[in-house]
Amino acid sequence: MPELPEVQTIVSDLERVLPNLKIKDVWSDWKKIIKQPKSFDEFRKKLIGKKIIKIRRKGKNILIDLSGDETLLIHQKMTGHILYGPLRDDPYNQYIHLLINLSNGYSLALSDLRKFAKVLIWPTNKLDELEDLKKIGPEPLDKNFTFEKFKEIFAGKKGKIKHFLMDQKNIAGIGNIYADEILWEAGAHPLREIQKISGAELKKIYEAIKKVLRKAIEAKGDSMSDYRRPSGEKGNYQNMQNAYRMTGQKCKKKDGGVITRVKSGGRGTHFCPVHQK
DNA sequence: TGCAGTGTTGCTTC
DNA sequence: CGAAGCAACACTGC
Repeated sequence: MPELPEVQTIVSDLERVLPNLKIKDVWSDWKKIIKQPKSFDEFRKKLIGKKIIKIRRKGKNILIDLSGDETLLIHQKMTGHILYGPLRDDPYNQYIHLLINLSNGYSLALSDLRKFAKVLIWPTNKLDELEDLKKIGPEPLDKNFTFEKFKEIFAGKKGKIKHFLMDQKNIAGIGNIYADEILWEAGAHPLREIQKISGAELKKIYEAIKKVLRKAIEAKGDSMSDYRRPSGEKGNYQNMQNAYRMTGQKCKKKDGGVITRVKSGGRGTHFCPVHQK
């Protein structure tokens, strides 16, 4: 599930511990999650001996820059978890499918119940060429992401506002949880047609994107479901949720509304029918 | 017991 | 071309 705030928390946590460690060995029992290079042997050989330089993020992708101008990219998709600790001899997590053993005796692991995660190695200076990253829209918390810019992206688009927010080509990092939370905050109905949204309403949505994502990063992510930090600790945003998975509960705006759940594009969508118009 | 629902993405189909 | 559906996989909860 990790969305922008969760991935940001993971990246900040890792940036504190990983730089300057060296990769000793690599193990996997599900080689299909490794997309590049083609064979696991090559993947392993490329990583062994490399030093970790820097941890970054693009949208929901984690980028680990290594010595030798290589970058390890990890996308956790639905149920991927990044773990860091003395995991080498600790088979407690049956869903760990990739283990990277480090020079301090600890390991970086990717656990993934549904095995949707994606891992690849790519030259750092050629990351721009990766289709996966090229398509991703602007970072919503970047200072370049102005209201003008948001309006530009919005112009001429069709369809429903929630779908627009979740489309990574438009804005990076928003998924099902934060789309519901942002629209609750902005008072906009998730199924509203884009073309019928006024400038003033758009401004509210823009403000809500920044507000909700900032608050969620401060809370270290949302552990309503199974998200955990690399240390195994939970985030706190699940205690602050207003819409997502609050079906049947009174709206916190105290407007008499009850959070309703509908299905849109196959995804659960939660909103207050009173103040979200 | 059994089947709908689950955070994502990208491919297929119409 | 765009929109919608579904596959990738495995578990939880009603």
